[in-house]
Amino acid sequence: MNRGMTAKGAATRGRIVEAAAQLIREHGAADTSLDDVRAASATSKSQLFHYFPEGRADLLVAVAEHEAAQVISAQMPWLDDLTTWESWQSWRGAVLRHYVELGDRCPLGVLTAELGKSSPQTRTVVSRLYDTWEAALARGAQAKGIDRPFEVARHILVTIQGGVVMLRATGRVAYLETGLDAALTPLAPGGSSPRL
Amino acid sequence: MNRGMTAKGAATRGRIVEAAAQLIREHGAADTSLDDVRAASATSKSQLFHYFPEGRADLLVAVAEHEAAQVISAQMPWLDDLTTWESWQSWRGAVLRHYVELGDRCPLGVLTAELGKSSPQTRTVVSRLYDTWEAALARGAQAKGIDRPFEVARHILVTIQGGVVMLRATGRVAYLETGLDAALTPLAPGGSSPRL
DNA sequence: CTCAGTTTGGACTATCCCCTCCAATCGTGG
DNA sequence: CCACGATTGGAGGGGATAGTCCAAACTGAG
Repeated sequence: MNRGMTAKGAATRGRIVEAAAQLIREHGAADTSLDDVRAASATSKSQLFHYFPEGRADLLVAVAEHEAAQVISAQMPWLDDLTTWESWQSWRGAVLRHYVELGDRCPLGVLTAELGKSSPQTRTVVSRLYDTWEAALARGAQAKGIDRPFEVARHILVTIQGGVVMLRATGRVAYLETGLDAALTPLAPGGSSPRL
Repeated sequence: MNRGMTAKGAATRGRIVEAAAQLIREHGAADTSLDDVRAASATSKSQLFHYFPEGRADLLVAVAEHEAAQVISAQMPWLDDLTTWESWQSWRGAVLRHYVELGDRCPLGVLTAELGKSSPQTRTVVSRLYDTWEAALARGAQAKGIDRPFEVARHILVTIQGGVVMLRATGRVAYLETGLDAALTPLAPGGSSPRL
């Protein structure tokens, strides 16, 4: 007896989420209609509401989860080896390249700027993303043996969010670039102790 | 002969912009309809389109300008006297109090997260706001006589944006708090030189 | 094969929303 | 007071959108 979703169903659901995520990255959540999603995913209305019974709200939560996973997986290759100044620098380069390439179409920008406030569930998704990310950065900062690793990690995270939303709003990458440089100075050789 | 707008007309236009700004702060631009604005400002449809001929797009630009002015004027009392560590600390306290009080209903969050990407005109408004703000912070950092005042100023601005959008998305104020502390360390007594 | 449960197509409704338009009123310079 | 432009009220069009519903097609476990 079939219980729940078959493989085909899961694939359809996946197509819907990915199409929605892409459209939202491109045009924003407000300018993405269910009909756009239906067309881009080659599905029908009944499928949308079959897999997302609460309709639009459900879909947005699924998109938020999908995008949060994207953000973390883009970070993964670096997060586990933030032990030396060189590895931090290499991570910095990767982050910059990543967001310069994505420009204003990045999953992170969507999450921080649009989806965070849209519902309690998406807010939870975004908060969890921040927690995971911050914890990984803090592990690296701790491994590096600097003072106040948690504050430094949090500050790096804040700088990334700021740089990315400012990139989204202005098209300028300088904010992210300068910000990351400054936020990483406590990790530089000889730069281990913020005063006070 | 009457040319352009009378005092009464200007007042009506002002009522419309303020009502729209308030609704957008509260519910977001996407969930604010022209009819909501009409009701909240006690005006009629024809008035909306009389004062904003391009309709919704025009109104959003006007709201962006209004909110940008709000952000700067909230900063004004402090921006001209960022010469000592104490004055920077007092500014920091004011910023924190301000955004904790506003929570997720702040003009800045709306600008950075929503309006920046909405049209080329609003993007210009937001960019100008950042430029003005950054320049004021840089003047203070220069007066304080630290190294790399422009980088430090920019980084402080990035930290504020990050802290505010994260406050918007999560409801947590810790990001802004910790971030500001860290971003201000180069201005602290004995903390004047970021390495490299 | 059988058949219950899953997946799918698509018509249909109800609502919302942006914007147009015309006529009425106001208020002000001359 | 007159005339003219600014201001206002509000009805209505045209179109998009979220969500409902039902019946057909498919799938896979037994």
